[in-house]
Amino acid sequence: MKRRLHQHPHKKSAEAVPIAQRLRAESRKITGPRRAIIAVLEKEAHPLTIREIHECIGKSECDLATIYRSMHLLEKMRIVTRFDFGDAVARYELVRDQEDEHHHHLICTDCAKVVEIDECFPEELERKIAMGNGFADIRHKLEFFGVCPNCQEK
Amino acid sequence: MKRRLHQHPHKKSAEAVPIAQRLRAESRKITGPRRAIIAVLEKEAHPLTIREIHECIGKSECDLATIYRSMHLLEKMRIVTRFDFGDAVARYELVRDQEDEHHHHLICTDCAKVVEIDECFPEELERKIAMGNGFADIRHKLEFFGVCPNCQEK
DNA sequence: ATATCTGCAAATAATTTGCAGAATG
DNA sequence: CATTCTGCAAATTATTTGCAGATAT
Repeated sequence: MKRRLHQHPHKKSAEAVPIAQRLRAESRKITGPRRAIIAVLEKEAHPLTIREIHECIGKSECDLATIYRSMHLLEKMRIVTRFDFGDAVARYELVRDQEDEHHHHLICTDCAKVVEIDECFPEELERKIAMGNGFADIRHKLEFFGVCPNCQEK
Repeated sequence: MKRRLHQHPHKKSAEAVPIAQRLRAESRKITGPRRAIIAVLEKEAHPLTIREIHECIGKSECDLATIYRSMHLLEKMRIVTRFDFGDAVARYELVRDQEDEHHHHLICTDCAKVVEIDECFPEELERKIAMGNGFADIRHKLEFFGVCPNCQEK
């Protein structure tokens, strides 16, 4: 629950500006489907696929296309983050802490169990890579894969 | 060209067992399309999409489906490595050094230029993550994104 | 009112699969 | 000659898009 508690304990857990307000600020509308999507993401701690979100909401309540469109918007507004687990399906997670949301996952290649990981690629090294190649605005995507304790028994 | 020269200089650049032999060893056949695919990958230093491989070979020389199937086989045999740049398209690179092939990329988000990166996620930290969560056979996928020198000028 | 959404259906795009015939070892 | 491959066409899957009507502000 209290992820990354040991890191940056000084930064206040800012979900300060509520999502509704941020949408309004960009003249975006607060609609039923969006409320539902955000509610689902708030309940789930792990990245969800569009299809999973759709199922949680109730297939008849909202069209798939609407979810796709909403996720694009929410991603652009940095309300959600998109993750790729290497299986060609996008997954989305709610950004919970504006200040320091960036994190990674450890995924079981057997049962697909997902664990949130706090460890990150060393900043200093990343800066070195950026400098060394003259790149700016450097970011990274990092995910871990392995076999979880449960699946090891089998 | 001589990538990772500074790392593991003791390990011999082993492309020791030729690919043809490795295929034969698994009772796989050496066919025209496979020869062509490998030839293309040998020329290109960066990960290629199936479509790019198809174009390099000459669209009429080989069916797309055949390339898809071959890439699956080659990946399973660890003759090629699959990379995901987060755009839902698989990319493949020839494994050049059996011993220490693992590496990452730095991709320009503007022009898609790709640079091979030697720096890797610290092994020790990865082990710690594995232990901490009871996971076995841990691996990771890591790619960097930024704006290349050329695109910064614009 | 008016810009922003939504559902629905049709369009893309990447990838997979079935099958009968072709090629390799 | 038996196994493994290949081309072709059809099927799947994820995602995108056009459009006309619905909704939020």
